[in-house]
Amino acid sequence: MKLTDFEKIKALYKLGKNLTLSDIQILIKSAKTKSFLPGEFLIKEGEIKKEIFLIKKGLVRTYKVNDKGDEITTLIRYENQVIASPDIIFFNKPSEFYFEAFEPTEVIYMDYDVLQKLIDSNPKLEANRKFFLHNILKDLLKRVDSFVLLSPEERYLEFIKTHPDIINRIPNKHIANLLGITPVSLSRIRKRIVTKNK
Amino acid sequence: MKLTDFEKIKALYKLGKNLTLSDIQILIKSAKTKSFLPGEFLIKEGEIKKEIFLIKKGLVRTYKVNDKGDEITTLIRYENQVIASPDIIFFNKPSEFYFEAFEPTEVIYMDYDVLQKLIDSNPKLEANRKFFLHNILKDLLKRVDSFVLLSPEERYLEFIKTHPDIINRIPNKHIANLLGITPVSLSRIRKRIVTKNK
DNA sequence: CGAGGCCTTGACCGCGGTCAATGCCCGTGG
DNA sequence: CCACGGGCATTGACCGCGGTCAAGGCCTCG
Repeated sequence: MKLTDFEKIKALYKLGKNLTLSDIQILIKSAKTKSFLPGEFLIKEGEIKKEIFLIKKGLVRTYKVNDKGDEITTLIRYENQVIASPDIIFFNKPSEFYFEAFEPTEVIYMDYDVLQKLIDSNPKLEANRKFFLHNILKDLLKRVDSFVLLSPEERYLEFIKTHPDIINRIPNKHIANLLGITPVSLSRIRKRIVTKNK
Repeated sequence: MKLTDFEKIKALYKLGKNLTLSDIQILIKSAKTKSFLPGEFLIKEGEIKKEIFLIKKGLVRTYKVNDKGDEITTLIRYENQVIASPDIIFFNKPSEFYFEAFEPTEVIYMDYDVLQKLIDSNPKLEANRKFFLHNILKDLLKRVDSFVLLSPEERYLEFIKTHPDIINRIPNKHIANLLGITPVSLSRIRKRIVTKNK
């Protein structure tokens, strides 16, 4: 599948604010598109592809594997969201996360260093340098808060409020894992909620 | 209390890697020292002092106040550790955290923008730009992991392993709060641990 | 039709929250 | 110098929730 330049431009617009047309023209040369089938990986653990992805279509699950061999889902992202490995981008070391396409997924992606250089050559775009950092930082802060301040039940309610459509696109066991509970508990939480609302 | 330039130099060395003597000379002009009494605040909620602190002596508790008015302790830092408000440094908005000196505390501090400018003028120091980001990011990632992967009891064991001396310097209720549990539970966890080791 | 993956449900357990009582330490004022 | 009060840690009683294990049902796919 091939995206038109116009679609690319629209997509790149979401990558950062204040991009001028000439900025986008530079970006567009290095921005590529790619498709993944369910079960394929955008990035695997141990890889150092310094790329940032914008999901045009589909759904990506991010997880890591802990000492015991369990998968820990840390993030679920879908259309019009940015995804990248913090290990690679920030620490310049191999990713500890897997990024797995869960549906047929189409992404626009580009090299992070290219974006950095563009910003270096255009100080007016300095704000964009922080764009991805902030993006990930906010997610992290939010995730910490949700674990410290909320009960599992409240976390679930928060999740379906901010991602109402996602519960139909991914098995509950991954959502449970993301929320830090077992699928069994999630099932009971769901049951509690429906009986409460009567 | 006044720190000598030599002490400042030693301290600044910890702020970043690859600093040359001339870099440090520039830094030293903008680095100031300050003392706080127990109960005084390095930064209060709502302030925008764009400063980074290096704790020379003493102990600082970082907390925020949630909707219900409870204090949530998020960080405890002491000698030779860096402390700064992520809200101010990264998002350029008022701090949502209080930074409270818990003991008589002496810090070296400087304006974050000054450090940024120094780095801008010396590309070789680019690595330092990320130094603070990484510092805070790592803490955040570690905190997420500890909440997702560990039980309260395991979190406490981890805490006393990495901060063995701190339990004598701050009331248990703040440690409990930092670990996301109540002081009552912490007390029982401590009891369980000692009986286990017999 | 059988196998595997997933969700649900029941039974049981252990831990953390809550409330309340008690004891300890320490600083302050009579 | 002692008495009182406040802050904190501990402990007991009780409860509810989440984990674990196991069984059963449903769906899909080969």
